[in-house]
Amino acid sequence: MRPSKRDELVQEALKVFYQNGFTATGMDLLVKKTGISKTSMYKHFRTKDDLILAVLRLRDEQLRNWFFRRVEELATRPIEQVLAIFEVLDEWFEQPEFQGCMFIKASSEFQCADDPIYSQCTEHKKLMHSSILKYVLALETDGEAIPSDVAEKLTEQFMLLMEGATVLKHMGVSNSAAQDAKLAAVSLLQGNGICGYDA
Amino acid sequence: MRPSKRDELVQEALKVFYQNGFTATGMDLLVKKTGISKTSMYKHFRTKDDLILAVLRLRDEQLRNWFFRRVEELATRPIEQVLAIFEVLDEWFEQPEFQGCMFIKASSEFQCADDPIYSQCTEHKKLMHSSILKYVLALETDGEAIPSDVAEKLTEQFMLLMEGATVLKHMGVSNSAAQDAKLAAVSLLQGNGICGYDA
DNA sequence: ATTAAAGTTTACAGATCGGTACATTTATTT
DNA sequence: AAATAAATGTACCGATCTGTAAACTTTAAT
Repeated sequence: MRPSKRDELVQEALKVFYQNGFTATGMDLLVKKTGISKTSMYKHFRTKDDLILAVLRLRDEQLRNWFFRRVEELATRPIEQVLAIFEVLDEWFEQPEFQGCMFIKASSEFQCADDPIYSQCTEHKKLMHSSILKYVLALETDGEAIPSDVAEKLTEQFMLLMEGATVLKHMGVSNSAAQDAKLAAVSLLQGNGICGYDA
Repeated sequence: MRPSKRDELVQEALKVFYQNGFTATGMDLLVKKTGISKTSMYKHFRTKDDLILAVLRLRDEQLRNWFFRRVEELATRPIEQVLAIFEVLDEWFEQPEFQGCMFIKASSEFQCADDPIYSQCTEHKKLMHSSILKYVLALETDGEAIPSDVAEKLTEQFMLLMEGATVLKHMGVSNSAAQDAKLAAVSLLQGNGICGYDA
């Protein structure tokens, strides 16, 4: 019933923080960009950090939902789904608003291990990891289920490739980062006896 | 002859920025931490950004020098040097002061493409890339020199693994990130016919 | 010893920071 | 229509921000 000023604020704040940085964005700028009064903001969130936490919560939900929905739109067989991960990564990079990973950036600004913002960034990455693990566990090698320790290792390696690609793309070092990562992933799969041909 | 207050300032500022973030660190904090007066600082550097640029210049030099010196201390044969890269990465992660990559963090705070700080971060990564490429180009496959396009592709993939490991280690997601990356690198080498046994 | 450079302290400017008080207006509910 | 909740504008707090001015002290070279 209520589209809620609160949700509107979080959504708009996400954009501003994403493009502008967390520390560099003052509450007054948020007022200007969202048209929402500062008094209202502080009625919904006790502190700026609380607002940032809400923003990260929304981002985590948005990104993971979108990401894995796209993966499953692109492929149904496990091996293809694993490779689709890197296709979706590429789609993300090619979005005009792409400005790197919000969680990597947030954890760069809030490095203290006991900062709840830092913890939430860690949590997001762990959730990504466990979602990817599900696809990897569905893989087969010689018609047999993949050993779980191999799946775990592969997932970790895919995460390395994904995070690396995200960083290098954001830093303007590589513009084929996602495709490079995909090729590496194919190599790693082949190295573990998963060739992708046949079912 | 002069240990120079300027160098002293840059060195101390590096530590503070590294632990505390760039935007979050005010000049007054630098005064407190370095014991150098603000007037002196602004006599050496026109702006805070100029100081940050000098800090990043120092960091780039420090890190690259240390990194590749260590690689060559650990190994002489090209194949071993390539793998040593990931050992040195691990050494870096295990240093008590490790707080992630300063350039990834700086480019998170200064995202604007035409910001000289951003450019300098990009430059650092490109220099890392080209140093690694030299080791990869020295590899042999079946006694023959590695094709340069393969070397280029492998180097890019190693960069992905390194950056990914740095991020995941810094975010507290993985504590075996460098070793995981090394295993992936071995796989990628094998996948390109470089097995590491025999000369 | 003189001089000039380099560093210092203190104080300040003007803007912005996160956050609040208060009185007012707009919506929603009964 | 009355009552209640939600959002508003404005003005402000004290602290901090980057950066500067001016006068003083240390250092080093001639």
